[in-house]
Amino acid sequence: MSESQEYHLKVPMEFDFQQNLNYLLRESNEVMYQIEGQKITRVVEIDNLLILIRLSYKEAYLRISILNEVHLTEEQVAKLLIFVEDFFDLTRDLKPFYQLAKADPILKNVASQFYGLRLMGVPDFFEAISWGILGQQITLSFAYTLKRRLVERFGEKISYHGQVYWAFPTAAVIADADMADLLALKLSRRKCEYLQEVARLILSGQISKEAYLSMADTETVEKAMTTIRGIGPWTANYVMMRCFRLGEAFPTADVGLLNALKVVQGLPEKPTQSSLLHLKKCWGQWCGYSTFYLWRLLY
DNA sequence: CACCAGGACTCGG
DNA sequence: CCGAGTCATGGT
Repeated sequence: MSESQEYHLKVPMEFDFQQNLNYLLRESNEVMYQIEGQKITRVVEIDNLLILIRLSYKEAYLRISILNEVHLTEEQVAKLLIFVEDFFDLTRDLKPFYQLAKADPILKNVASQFYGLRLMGVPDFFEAISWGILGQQITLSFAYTLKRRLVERFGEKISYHGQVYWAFPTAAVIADADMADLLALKLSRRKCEYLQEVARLILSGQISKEAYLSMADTETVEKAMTTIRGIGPWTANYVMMRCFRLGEAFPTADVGLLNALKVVQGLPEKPTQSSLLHLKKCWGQWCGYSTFYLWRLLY
């Protein structure tokens, strides 16, 4: 009988567990995690090993409980903790963001309304890029439905106490999937092609999170990513923001962002791209956080 | 019923 | 380079 394994991570100052929980709760059709009470349960994949973890919060610490029977090496435990840190973006110091927001008419109110909210991450590269592709053009609720179908058709699962928890499909599985099976999920043919192409590029090592992270700046990464079919400026910036954690990432064409800016500024129309370039200069390293906070006004 | 959704590709000028 | 059409489906 193995005892349940537990680990703890101290959270930084500018952290409000409830704000992050509220963000995770905003979409009831989400398939990548479940929330019961004040606890988040999800699967994490480390070295091809599926780990079921439950996250809770107490007195400035995140508690990570491992629910399934796995034996982890020290190195794997370290990777798991890094995953959780990345998920909540714990290593970033948000003081400069709130400093900036205090003097910014657009950010002032949202920053205090959602104080302690972290830019929740999608650490897995294939998941992040797939989610970007799925989210193109269609309504968010439909995108969540497509993701659920994709995950429940091609992902692996862990059952625990009558609940089912899913891991996102691996690039290998999607690369080998039959086009007909992908089409049956009601993705457009183009999106199926994009997903398979990306999966194959990852499998062959032609693209990787590590390689993109080693690039000099967001412009270089964006230029490299947008050469891939199906990845335009929006998707590239979305992935840079949620997965690569580049503060300057800024999906300036994002409809949600434009609508939020319109509301906050009381504009008659959506803001122009030139006004977004101005915001990019003002917000610098905090474009991603600004976007994430503004999204919270809508969803 | 028309229109738009957390876009990007394709093709004609 | 630039504008218009196309894509799948679901919600309003």
